[in-house]
Amino acid sequence: MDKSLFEPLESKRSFEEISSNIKSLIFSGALKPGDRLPSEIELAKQYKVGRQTMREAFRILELSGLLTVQKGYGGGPIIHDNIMERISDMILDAMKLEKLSIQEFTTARIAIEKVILNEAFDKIAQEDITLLQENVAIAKRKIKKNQSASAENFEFHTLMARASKNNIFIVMERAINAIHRFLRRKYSLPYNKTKTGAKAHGKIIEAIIEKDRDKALKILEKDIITVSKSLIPISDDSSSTNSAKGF
Amino acid sequence: MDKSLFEPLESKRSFEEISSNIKSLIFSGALKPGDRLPSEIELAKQYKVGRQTMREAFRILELSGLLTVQKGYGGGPIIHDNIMERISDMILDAMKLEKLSIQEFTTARIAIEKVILNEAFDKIAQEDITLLQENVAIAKRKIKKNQSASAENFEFHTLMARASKNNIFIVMERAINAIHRFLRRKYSLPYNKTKTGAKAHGKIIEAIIEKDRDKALKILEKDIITVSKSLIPISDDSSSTNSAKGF
DNA sequence: TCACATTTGTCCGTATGTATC
DNA sequence: AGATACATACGGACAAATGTG
Repeated sequence: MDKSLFEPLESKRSFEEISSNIKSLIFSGALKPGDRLPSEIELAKQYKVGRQTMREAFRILELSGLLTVQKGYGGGPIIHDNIMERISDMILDAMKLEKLSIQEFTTARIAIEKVILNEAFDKIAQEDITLLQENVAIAKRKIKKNQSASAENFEFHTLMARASKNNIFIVMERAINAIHRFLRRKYSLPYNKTKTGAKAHGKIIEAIIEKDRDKALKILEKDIITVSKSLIPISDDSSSTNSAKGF
Repeated sequence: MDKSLFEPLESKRSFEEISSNIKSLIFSGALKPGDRLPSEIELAKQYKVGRQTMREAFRILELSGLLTVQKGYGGGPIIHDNIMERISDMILDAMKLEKLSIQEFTTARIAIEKVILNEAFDKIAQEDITLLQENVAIAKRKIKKNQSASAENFEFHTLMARASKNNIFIVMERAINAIHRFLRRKYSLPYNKTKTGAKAHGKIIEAIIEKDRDKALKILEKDIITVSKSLIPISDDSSSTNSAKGF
């Protein structure tokens, strides 16, 4: 008999039951980003719990990146998709705790982006190619005008993920992008290598059109390695609000 | 001038100040996993806030994977390192928010697991091989006794991710595993093909020992395809705890 | 088995701050 | 400026869980 049939029956706290109830309403599509929930007091009444319980349920949903709360008249809890930001925040926490290194992230990034490109190579449509070409054209124009094209360089990878036509890859790319942005903001070298980026991206598109898979993959890998060299390891300044004076 | 230098000055709520205070104590090393914090009431007194505020701060730390709370005598808040599990939970949430098809999932799973195996192939140590072998041995024993070995079959992939020595892959594997379980609950055939799984896993280990990378990858791919065939859309009962009648 | 202490879980009442009308 | 509808926060109380003697 399969032991895992008998689930752990974890005596959930009621704020957890409420938060996972609302969560499943979100996953099922019954609640969508932008939807307003009733106020704390009102929802607490409807779930027949106290306000504190309701509030703790809201805290969970906030931290899960699914809800924001606005104060004041006309405010209240609003469904909101913030999940990628939350994930990258947690990744940063993990890096601070030395559970993760930039090296590991880069290794994983190269592997995942190659997988995405490989998949996109098979599934890509003409419109996707057009979008990618426009992206590179805009990037090059900006560089000529001495502007930063880093937004376009990020966007390139997003477009590539879309071309794979697979939502899992799109989610993963979003996560990688969010983490990368975060790392860049905090730990990047003073100037950006956006020029080499746009160039490499143009060549990747060419390789796709020529149906030269290996060439495309090689250029991508080289590009990512170049970019990742502009990230420096996290220093242990422990940042943040407070000195360690107990409590 | 860099706009992001001027930080948003978000008027933090007091439970947020407290939670980030405790967080920075953890990052600085002043608090380590296993350390007990004073009770809710005691800490609330020390921070000069109400108990409700203190509790909401604890909820944040729980969701950040940094704290657990135990009820009863001798219980209380305990620093706890759960962060990687929380990250994969959140990736799982992000994937659940997209409506994934089984086709999409399988495609992504094949690609990701191949990446992991490929990485593990280079980084694997003797102990990892031993663990994998034990896993397969247990699975085969269970199958002989006509028991389900599906727990072991899932575990095999987890062990492989560990062998890659990259925490990002471990987290991703956990998310993929969770999605797989989730889909199995929704759409699984009445009986499991655990037998072919254990066999394939044994062969993968052999291929790794023989240093035959392509062979290992091919067996893996075939195994995943076999498993995915046991996933078929049954009906569109839209699942889940709750009928969508609001709250 | 039984009381007892400790700590979280939950509820209620009330007061204050804040954003919109 | 004033009223309104929210979240935020405090304090007191009791229930439930958990370990000890």
